[in-house]
Amino acid sequence: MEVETHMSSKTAEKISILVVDDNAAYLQVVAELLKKCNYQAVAVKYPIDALPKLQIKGDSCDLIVFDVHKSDMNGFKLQEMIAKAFEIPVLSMSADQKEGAILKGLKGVSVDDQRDKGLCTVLQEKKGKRAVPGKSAMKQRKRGKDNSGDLVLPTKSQIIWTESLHHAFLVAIHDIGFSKAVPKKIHEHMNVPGLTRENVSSHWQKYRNYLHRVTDASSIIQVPNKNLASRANQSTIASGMLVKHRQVHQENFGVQSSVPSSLIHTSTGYLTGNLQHLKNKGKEVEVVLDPVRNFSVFHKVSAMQGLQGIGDLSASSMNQGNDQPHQDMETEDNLQ
DNA sequence: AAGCGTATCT
DNA sequence: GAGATACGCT
Repeated sequence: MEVETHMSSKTAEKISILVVDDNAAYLQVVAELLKKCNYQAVAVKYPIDALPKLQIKGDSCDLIVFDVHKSDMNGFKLQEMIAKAFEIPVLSMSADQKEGAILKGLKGVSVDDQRDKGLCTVLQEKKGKRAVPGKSAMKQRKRGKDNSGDLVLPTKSQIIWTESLHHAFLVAIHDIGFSKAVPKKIHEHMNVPGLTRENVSSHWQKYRNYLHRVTDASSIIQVPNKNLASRANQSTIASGMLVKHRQVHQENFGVQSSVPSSLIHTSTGYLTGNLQHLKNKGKEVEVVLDPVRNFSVFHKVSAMQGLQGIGDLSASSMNQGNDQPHQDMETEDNLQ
C-alpha cells in the first residue's frame, strides 16, 4: 500500500499527463487543474484518440488519467494496450464502485491499491524522486539554517488517510495492543512506503481524541433493557450524544443526521469489527464493536441508511467533532 | 537524543 | 476538518 498525498508542485521538470474523458466539461476541468498544478496536460475526449497522442509524444508522457465507464470496452482495451506497449502508469477515474469492480476483475489489480497509489506518488516514482521527504521539514528547521532559496525544497505534501490506510493503522494497533501502541511501533508495523512516523503520530493523536470524545460521552446511565444488559455485564448508554444529537437535529434539521443517535458502552464485548443487532425500545440498532479497545463504541438506528454507521470506526468519521464540554444529560431520555 | 504527547498552526 | 508542525518532557 502506498500513501496518497496532496502536494504543492515544485518539481523541476514538467510532468506531462494525458487526460481522457468523454465528458467535455470534466475533461477541461481536470486538464486545467493539472495545468494549474504545473503539469503539462494533454486532453482528449475518446480513448481512440489517446493512442496517437502517445505515439507522437513518445515517452514524454508520464501518466494517463482516464475516466472509466463499464460500458466502454474501448477504455479497457486502451488500458491494456497502453500497459503492454508503453510503460506508462494509468490512473483510472470512476464515479461508480461497480465500475471499479469491473476494472478490478479485468486487470487483476486491486482497485484499492490503485486508488491508494496517489497521483503524486506515482509521478514522483516515475521521476525518481521521493514522494515524501525523509526528514521532516521540522527537523531540518531545527538544525538551524533556513535553506529556502538555494537548495531543493522538500516538496510539501500531505498524506490522506484513506479508509484502507486507516484500516492498516487499526490493524497495527490491534496487533501491537492498544496500551503498547506508540507512533514508532505503529509506523513500523504498518510498513507503508512514504508514510512517516510524524504522519502516524498526528493520526494517532486524532484517533485518541476521537476515542476520548466517544468514551467521554458515555457519562452514563444504566441500560434498562434486559436484552442489552444480558449481553454485556456492565452495559451503559450514554445519552450525552443523544441529547447533543437531538439539539443538532432540531437546530439544523436534515443536516448531518449521521451523528450516532446514542452510544453503548460495554465491558465485555470484544469482537473485532463485529456487528450486533440488538433491540432497543423496539428499534433495531447496530452495535459496532471497536476492534481496538475492549468495548463497543457506537450503535445506530438501523433506519439510517447504508453502512454509514460502521464508518464510526473509520477515518472519515474519526474527526468529526463534538468538542463542546458535555452537558449533564437528560435522564428522562427516551431510552429509559 | 530519540521519541512521546499535547498544543497549536495551516 | 484534517493533517502538519512546534515544543516541552522523559
